[in-house]
Amino acid sequence: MATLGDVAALAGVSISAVSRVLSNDASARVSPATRERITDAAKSLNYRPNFAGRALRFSRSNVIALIVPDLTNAVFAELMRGVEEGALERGYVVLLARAEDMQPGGEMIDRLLGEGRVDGVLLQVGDHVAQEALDSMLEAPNPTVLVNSVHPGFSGSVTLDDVAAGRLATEHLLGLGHTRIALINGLETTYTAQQRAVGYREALGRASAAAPERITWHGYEPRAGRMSLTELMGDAEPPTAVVVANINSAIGVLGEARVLGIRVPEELSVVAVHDAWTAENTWPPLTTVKMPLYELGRHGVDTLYARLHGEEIADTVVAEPAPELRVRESTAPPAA
Amino acid sequence: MATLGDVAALAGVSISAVSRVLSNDASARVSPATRERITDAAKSLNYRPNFAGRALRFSRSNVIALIVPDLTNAVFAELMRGVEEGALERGYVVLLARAEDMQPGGEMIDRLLGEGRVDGVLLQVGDHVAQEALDSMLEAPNPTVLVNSVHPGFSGSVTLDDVAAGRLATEHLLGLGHTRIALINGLETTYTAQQRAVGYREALGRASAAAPERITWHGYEPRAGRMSLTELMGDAEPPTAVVVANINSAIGVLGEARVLGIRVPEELSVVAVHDAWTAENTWPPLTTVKMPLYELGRHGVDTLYARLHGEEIADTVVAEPAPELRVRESTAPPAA
DNA sequence: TCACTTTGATAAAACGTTTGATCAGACTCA
DNA sequence: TGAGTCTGATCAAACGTTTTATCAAAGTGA
Repeated sequence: MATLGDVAALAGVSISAVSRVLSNDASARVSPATRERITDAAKSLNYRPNFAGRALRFSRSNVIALIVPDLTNAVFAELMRGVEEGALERGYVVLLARAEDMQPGGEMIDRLLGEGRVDGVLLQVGDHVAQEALDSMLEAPNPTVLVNSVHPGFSGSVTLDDVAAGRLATEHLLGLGHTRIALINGLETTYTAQQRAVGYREALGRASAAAPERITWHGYEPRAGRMSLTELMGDAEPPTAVVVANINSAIGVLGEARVLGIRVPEELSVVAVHDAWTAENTWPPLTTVKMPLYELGRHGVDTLYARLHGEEIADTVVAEPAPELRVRESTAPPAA
Repeated sequence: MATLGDVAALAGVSISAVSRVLSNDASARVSPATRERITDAAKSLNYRPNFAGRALRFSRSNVIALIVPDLTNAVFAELMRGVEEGALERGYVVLLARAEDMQPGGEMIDRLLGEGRVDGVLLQVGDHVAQEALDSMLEAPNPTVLVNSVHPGFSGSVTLDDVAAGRLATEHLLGLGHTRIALINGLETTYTAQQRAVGYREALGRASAAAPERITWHGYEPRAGRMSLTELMGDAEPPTAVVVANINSAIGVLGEARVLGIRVPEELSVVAVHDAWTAENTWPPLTTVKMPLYELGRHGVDTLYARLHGEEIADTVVAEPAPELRVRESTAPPAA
């Protein structure tokens, strides 16, 4: 923990000289000889600028917070990777926090956002974040960018092309010959769920065959998937295929199908939105739509960076690379 | 972003007075009247002490880093929860980092550990962390506590009772009547894998029936599980049951069993170490040994806290609550 | 009344960094 | 030679906190 003073003492110069040299101040006038003494001294003491000193001086911490609903969720892993790599390149450190810790009255919001710890916030809103908590996060003074979600009256969202995802998954099933296709969706209040429903309807509408619409809105967790499947199978004419709006929910669907004695894909085709390592390890392996989550993370950082530097930012959709169908073994033509 | 100065100005007192009152300085002599003026002013300005100012003053950031091999891994989710809650109670904020970012030559180590950003480090060493990277993390000046792992010559580890876990899982299978029980383990270099093997052997040794030992050491990932099962099924006398040292690996085992046409649990019983939400959503649902990962996290924070306050700390094992068998549907008596 | 203590408050330094202002000495040019 | 410019470096202030030392006024006891 050597300081500028230590380096200066060793090199026999003033603190300012050291600071100028080590921060590559272009306007600094310092002779080659002293410059070398300084860099040598810094190296031998293994000098690193003190974080708190800088933060105080600049009133900027070079830390951004990434708040996600659930760290466990494999879907977020790619997002986090994108955020971390983008942040690293721009000189930021990422402070990861769980949304459930962000209680409106709780200490976490103040601690994280109110003490100047973080310069900005990337916020991925989960299904189960209370409106109140969201409000108190958005009204905090920290520049914020919403990732994978939108909020009425809030500008600065980065989202995926969920319409395309819903459409692509549905078209895959239509292409296999299915006509009774249900959508097992997230909560109706969620923006991503609404968008995926739009895509689903678009695909159904385009289909020449009469394909009735059937949607459940129970959420993105395994349990929600189980509940939805049970509900759908109680229909007079149950679906022969389902689009599941989330891979975790789809895992629940597969489990419940076993319980109900429904064979996948022979009796029921399942395609899920989002790809993760889990998809290869279910039985049967899940057909999915891979979304550019890594790029979403990177773009989120870029957008936050722009906002931190005073630029006006608009809502954007990360459409590159486009959602991509990964056909595995959970989808097949309907039984004759 | 009100400062002490702002509050002082509003209350018409000095900065020192404000600091004393707001930090509950017991030795402070200040009249009730001014005390009230100060607290009122602070409240109306929504004052929060600036993080950087404090960090500079105390040369302490009140941040601890938690470095884990893989954020996606559901096994770590409980650990993280324990760490975060423990940290919160002790007034610390958790900075989560991925071990793979900690490259020896890379910038991340310096950035995180060398700039005074974090007071201490909780380090969960993964299978695939290079020895070199581990060394450079341990030689950093930050007080460090190893979680769920040990390192030769390093004192300050908090681990689980992996021997008991291995024993418990094996005894469950023995109790069902199995005699050909294999252990699908982690890498041989890993401490946890070695411990689980010890427990496995203990259980086999105690069994009256002749139960030969059979172990694979391919790692904790799904792919390792798949590889191990294929290998075991090539044996002259393949096992009728397997202890899988990790739940993620066990998911791979289940998948590979489907591919090989082996029915679980009729032809092969599977029990895994560690419980997670995924266990309930495999087919069949996985019998597991639940380990006290939450408590491990909390204890890790406690230990680090002690080390930060200059106390000598020894290696400890978190044995409470004890590993607990969760019988689901992946285990059954051997076929007659 | 004088010496002394108590009360209630403030001044100032320090943590480590950056940067505008300053300064001494050497050089340039008329 | 004297005025001005350039060079190479240092001084000092500021960011927001905490805390030791200081201080004025009021109270206490003989």
